[in-house]
Amino acid sequence: MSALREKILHVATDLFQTRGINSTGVDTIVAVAGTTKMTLYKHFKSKEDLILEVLTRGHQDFENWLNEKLNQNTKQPSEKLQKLLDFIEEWVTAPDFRGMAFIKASAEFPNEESAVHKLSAEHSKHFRLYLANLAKEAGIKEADGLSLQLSMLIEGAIQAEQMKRGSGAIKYAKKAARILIDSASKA
Amino acid sequence: MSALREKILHVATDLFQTRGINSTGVDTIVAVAGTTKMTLYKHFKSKEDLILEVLTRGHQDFENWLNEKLNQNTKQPSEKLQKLLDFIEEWVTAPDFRGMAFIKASAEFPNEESAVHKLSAEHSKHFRLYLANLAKEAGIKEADGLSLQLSMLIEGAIQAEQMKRGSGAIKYAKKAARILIDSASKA
DNA sequence: TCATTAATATACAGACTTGTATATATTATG
DNA sequence: CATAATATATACAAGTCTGTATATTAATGA
Repeated sequence: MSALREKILHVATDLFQTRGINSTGVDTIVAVAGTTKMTLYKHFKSKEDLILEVLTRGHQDFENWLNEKLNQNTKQPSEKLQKLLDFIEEWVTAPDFRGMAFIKASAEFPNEESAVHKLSAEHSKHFRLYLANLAKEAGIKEADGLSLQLSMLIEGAIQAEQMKRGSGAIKYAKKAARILIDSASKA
Repeated sequence: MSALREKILHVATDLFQTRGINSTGVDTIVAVAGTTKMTLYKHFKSKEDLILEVLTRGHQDFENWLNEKLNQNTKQPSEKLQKLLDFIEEWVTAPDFRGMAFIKASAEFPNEESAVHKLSAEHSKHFRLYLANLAKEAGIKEADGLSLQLSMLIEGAIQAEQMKRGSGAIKYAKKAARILIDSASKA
């Protein structure tokens, strides 16, 4: 609703990804967003609150984007799984790609009791379930196993791209995904 | 050489993994190690210096451990690639497993110019080359491609295990690795 | 126009951070 | 035993961090 609130979320998202969450102070966020700390703390009750909302938004945006891509470019359910990695590639190779939020967040908040870690784990699980659903709709028997394999492959590819931009890892991830999907389809 | 130096390295390794690097102050490290800040700064010129050595040691220890495991349990080069994932599983499911150091470090230091990020990228690359060497020795043509795929799979599995202990992801990573190795062996 | 809401400017408390300065005590080696 | 290296205790500088208190200004709605 509030434009400033959105601006803060947007700036925080960017800074968290490019500089790290713990390394980004609220002072930096409000300075870049062109506002003050008072305003930030009126919209978010704490920095942790802001982090949690940044993560939630980022995850929603990603899944919405992926969903639209899949719906617009495929007709049959079985196609979706095949084309999945193409869109992941598009996402990963985009110039403004800065990694997957929940992967980084879980690394910065390794304590399993931490609210940030818990939410990251939830997003990770949610993404896996999303993939499992695609696999099920494609009529694959061991949908859970395949979705777990694909999520590992995708998260590994993201990791590689995060480590070094333009690594080209995603090309081989695509090939691997094709082989794994093929193998699971025959089973 | 110095026992205290080793103790500091050991404690820092543990705290960095369980609490995060940026969230662990030098005061905490020396307190747990049972020494003082003066001693720490006599052995390491800065916290960054300590981080870099912790990363280097961790990476060396991991590769040494893996190497010994492979040499002790296999005879022919082709076996090594097959058994690789068994030892990764052993490593990942060990009670004291706390994740792969360079993955977390690169997340906490996303800036590609950072010394910590650079070293993490180097370790990541080194691990990939290690896998590529195993693949080459096993007589696989597209050794670089397969090693990249296996490294993504392994890093994804580590990610999954880091996110939630006892996730069981490694079981499916093993199956996927077998399929990918098979496929690359036939090519 | 008046009252309410939203945003700003500024200052600060209190805790934490890395790194150093100083002085003392312990240990190892000649 | 005495000299030199190593470790300790303590304090502190100078900066960062989150979060709040206070007071002022701008925008909004009745």
